[in-house]
Amino acid sequence: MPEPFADLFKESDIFADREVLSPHYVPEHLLFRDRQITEIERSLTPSLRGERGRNVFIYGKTGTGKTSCIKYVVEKVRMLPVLRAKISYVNCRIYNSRYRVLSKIASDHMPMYAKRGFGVIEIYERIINWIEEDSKILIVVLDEVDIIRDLDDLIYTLTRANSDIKSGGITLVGVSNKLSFKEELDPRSLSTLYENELAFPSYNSTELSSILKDRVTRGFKPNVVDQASINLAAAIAAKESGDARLALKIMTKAGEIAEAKGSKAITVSEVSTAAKVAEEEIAYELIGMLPEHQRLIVYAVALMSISGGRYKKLNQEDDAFLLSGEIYNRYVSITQSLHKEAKGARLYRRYIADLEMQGIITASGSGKGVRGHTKLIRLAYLPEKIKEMIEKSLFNESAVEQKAGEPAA
DNA sequence: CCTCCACAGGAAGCGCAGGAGT
DNA sequence: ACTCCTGCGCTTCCTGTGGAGG
Repeated sequence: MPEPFADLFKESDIFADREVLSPHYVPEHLLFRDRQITEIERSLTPSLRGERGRNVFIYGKTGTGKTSCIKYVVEKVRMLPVLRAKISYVNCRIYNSRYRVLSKIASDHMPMYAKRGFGVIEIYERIINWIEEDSKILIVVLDEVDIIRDLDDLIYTLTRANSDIKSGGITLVGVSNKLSFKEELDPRSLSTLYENELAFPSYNSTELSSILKDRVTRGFKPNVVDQASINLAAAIAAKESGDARLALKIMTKAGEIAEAKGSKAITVSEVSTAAKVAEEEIAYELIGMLPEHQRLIVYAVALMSISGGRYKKLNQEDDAFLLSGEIYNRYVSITQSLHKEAKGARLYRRYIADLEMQGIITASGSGKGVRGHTKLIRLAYLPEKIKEMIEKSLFNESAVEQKAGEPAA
């Protein structure tokens, strides 16, 4: 085995700045999003003048630049010499309940509230007092807002806050990639959140090409990537979903493959290999972040998809669906064989809903179902790969546990 | 037609962890 | 050190829904 980390210190022939290629990187120029950016700014500018702005709701698929645009505007606002406008950027994947969001807001601006132990009401009152102190305008950005469990409560609390506050106010910016999200919302929350609506369309192949080109010129060394490779990566990503993140991932992966081969340039062949790997990796990252039992459920789904199980086919379509109840039974037997206690059926249904929201499985509702009222579930990725991944992660975890059991150094 | 089955998803309640107040 | 709160994950209980079968 080569010396570990040796590559880290060796300068790359391929990459100039990997940071530029990361999906979290916010470039100083966002292409094809001028309209959206001015729209966001227009909604927020009243806040900057000390009036309450309009709430904005932003939606669009993953990798259409929603988060980047928001972060871009947020940074711009932070740079402005306006003291009274304050911003909280909340990633709802982490802060996924009313309580967590509120304490995130509080700890953003009042460091002594970083700790736990305060009740909702107390935090709420603190925030209100803080806003009233000098008529602040608070802009709260809720990224991936659909993940919040008790969103209706949160929105109610925040709008309620607005009427409680004598001077100053709160402006909400909601971001979601779930298009159907609108229908699931309580009508009252809907009307508050959707004061202003903004769609982010998927990128087409030519747009993706330009975006890639922009990043590539700074992320890679000169003459490493040719136009043909860029076009191919863009075309693949556009065909898949119009996801800029996927396009970037493909390019990065292609770079890694070229680097491993020791070649000094990326060709179309690396790109097409990378495209296959990239999607698996996205799935792997998603699943790797899952709590144990949700992962086991995905594992059960994967196993049953492979073995064929007792799935039912729906109107001669190729896609076979699994029945929710049978997946649960399988999940229970898996946990038993691992000598672990299975979670209850109710919680399992909640997990299924979570997994669906994360796009790991697709579940079609009752409709003209096989049975009265059930969910028809299908894995969003190749079951063989998923099975492999989860087995590996389970193995890794037990290895970690063994290490933890070793005497401490 | 009615009843039963198999499931969805809401509501309530439980024990636990962990901070605050005393 | 203790009691009092609170949120959180989870279970228990419940009502609703629609096809299968009598």
